[in-house]
Amino acid sequence: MAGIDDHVAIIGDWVPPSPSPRMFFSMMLGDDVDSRATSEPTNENRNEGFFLGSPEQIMSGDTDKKTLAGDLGDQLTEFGAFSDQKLSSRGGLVERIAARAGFNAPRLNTESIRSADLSLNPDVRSPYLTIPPGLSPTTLLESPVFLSTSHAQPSPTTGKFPFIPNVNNRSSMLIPAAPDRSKEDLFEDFNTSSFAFKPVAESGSSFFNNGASKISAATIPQQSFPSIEVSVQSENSLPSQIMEPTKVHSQSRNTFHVQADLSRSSTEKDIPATIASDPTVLGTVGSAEHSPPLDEQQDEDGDQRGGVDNMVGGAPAEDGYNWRKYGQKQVKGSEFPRSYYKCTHPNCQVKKKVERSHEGHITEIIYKGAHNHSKPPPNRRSAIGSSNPLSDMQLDIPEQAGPHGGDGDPVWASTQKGTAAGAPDWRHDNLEVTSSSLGPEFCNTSTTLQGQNGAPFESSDAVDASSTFSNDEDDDDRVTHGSVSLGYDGEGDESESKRRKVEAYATEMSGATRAIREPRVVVQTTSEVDILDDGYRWRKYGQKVVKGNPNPRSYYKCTNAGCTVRKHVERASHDLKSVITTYEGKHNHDVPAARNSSHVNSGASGTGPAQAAAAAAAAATVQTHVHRSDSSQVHNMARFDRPPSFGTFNLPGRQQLGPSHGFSFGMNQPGLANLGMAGLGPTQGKLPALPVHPYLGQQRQVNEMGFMLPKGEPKVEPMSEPSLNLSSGSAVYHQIMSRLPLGPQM
DNA sequence: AGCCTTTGACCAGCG
DNA sequence: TCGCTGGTCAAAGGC
Repeated sequence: MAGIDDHVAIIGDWVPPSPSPRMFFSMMLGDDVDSRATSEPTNENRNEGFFLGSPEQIMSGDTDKKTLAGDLGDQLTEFGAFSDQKLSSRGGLVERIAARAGFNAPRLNTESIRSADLSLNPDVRSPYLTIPPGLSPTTLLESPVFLSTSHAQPSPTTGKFPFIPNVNNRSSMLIPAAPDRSKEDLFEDFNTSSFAFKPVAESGSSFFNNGASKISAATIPQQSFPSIEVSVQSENSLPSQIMEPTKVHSQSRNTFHVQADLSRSSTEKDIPATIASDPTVLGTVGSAEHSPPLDEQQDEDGDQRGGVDNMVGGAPAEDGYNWRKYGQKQVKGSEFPRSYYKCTHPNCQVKKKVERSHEGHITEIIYKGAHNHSKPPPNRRSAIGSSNPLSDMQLDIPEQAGPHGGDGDPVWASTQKGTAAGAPDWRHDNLEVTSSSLGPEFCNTSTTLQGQNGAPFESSDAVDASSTFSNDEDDDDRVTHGSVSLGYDGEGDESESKRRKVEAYATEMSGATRAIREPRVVVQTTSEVDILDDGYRWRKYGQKVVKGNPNPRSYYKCTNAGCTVRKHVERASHDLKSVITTYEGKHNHDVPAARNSSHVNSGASGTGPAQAAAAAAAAATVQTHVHRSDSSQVHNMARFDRPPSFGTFNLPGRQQLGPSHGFSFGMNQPGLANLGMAGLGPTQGKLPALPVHPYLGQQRQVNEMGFMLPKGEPKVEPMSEPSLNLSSGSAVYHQIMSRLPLGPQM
């Protein structure tokens, strides 16, 4: 990497905060405590001190030890001494890493930085930070963090930077999370409170920019130094020890992460906490390999392995996203099985492969693609899935352009990194450092939300670490112009304002839409095969016997990427001949072409004629009734949602001149494969248009079939009406959905 | 009720 | 064409 003379890997130990983290923090920052105090949450258990210690230590090198010691030593004398054993161990690890990386890796002397309370926290793991090759120690060392406060650039750690009240508690770096905070929250913070170091060419002093502190881009001088991305993550058992990703952008776009395993209590979640949020930046993370300290420490503290094991069998990675495991394989050449995960977000195609040791340690994580959504709120993760309003809102953002975005065939990040233009492959063993040029995979949302001209991120939770690494032109400009604004935290004057606006909007949107469910359409047929063969491809993800029906209900999701539609199919308890299919969600794509392979379509859905017929029906329907320019995309209704309130409407065999509550279809009749809508005579041919948009008129008809549907949900009820063919189930659904009024997306 | 994990089987690409 | 391999599917059960 041009401009980087020294490659250094530093593994530093630092300790948990003392019982008086604030004091510790105060010492670290000097006298600027008051301002910070304003942002300090009321939670007294916060351990903000810890983190602050880390950056300094991180950046510390041999030449800096003295400085560090000089600056902090006195103030840190109260901290206890690390055991020589650990230090020794670290040194060995450092050497090993250095050997791997092929560069000198001075070891940080952290003897002076330790807490007397360490003994009080036997579970505390020493965090580690590894700075991969390419990271100039001088750059780091010259960070204001290591400068006396008189020389320091405004930054949270130097104390020169005024702390903004933590309105959102997102700046874990500044306002570390309370120990009792959920891990999700911690990682949320972790990902949203990144800060950046930026070297200053002329002075040689680094410019410590904290996105959270929002040093405005304007204040950041142009610089020719290659910047780096340092993703630091803590696996320490102490929540407060989780660090924010430290990122520094480079003009050369060659950035890399430094993944620090800060404790052996590493759980899978910890690792991707940084990476997952921006997997494209750090395509692969080999925690186990790249973080010898982890193992090392395990060896040292075997009695605490339980902390490590907490990830065994647990979530693939609590990186803030929800994942569904869809496979596991023993891969040749890998000692450990590889698990395959997909992001459960409807429109997100991100996948990841995780290899973990038998003990549960992650040995490698490879991300594929980029999240086009923000991390779901902690309390909604893994529960809401497709109904994340915020995410949905963001989904309206056009798919990320780029080789890996959207419909492209994204390759696994590990592959990408190697092909990044001019980007060295920073991978050493399983430690991979990738170029930010992988940007195309970056969060779309960030692209949208990012302020221009270097404006810091403005979205809060909508912006994750990945957002900070966008590689598009805008980002490029931003970086080139010296506007760091990397990690978001949105604490800034202008940026804060913008961010709040964004958040407010997001909140508003989510609040407004949260209560609104996806439109649900119930279709009943006598032919299960037919209804399943609706032309779309479904993946069965569950089966359940529900009350009131002895027949199991099968759950399906549309396999089309980005499609949120789900359905469940069950036989009607009152009529075993009938199958009730309930669609939920909105078709955003067209009927896929018929495929010969039956394996694609889960369930009994077929392929071939029936499917083609359904597709044709759907197409015909769309062409006729879609209320939008993109009429060919039945599934695109996702963009056009209904208003918050709407009644069910009836499309019974009887004609309607206006919308009604009931929207019924008779679908048991053969012969109307494509346009089996009751009431639509042959003369109406393929265009079973509704006289009036169901949503536009007064509701007249009430569901007479007595089907139970959620209030306000349109439904298609079984009708005894002849002339409807269930094979056109999709068409029916299309019909129904296409009549849904356009509106804000849910 | 809905979603997830497990795990064997299937599929496609490649040599 | 076959075997190998990685990736994915999907039934069943669990949470």
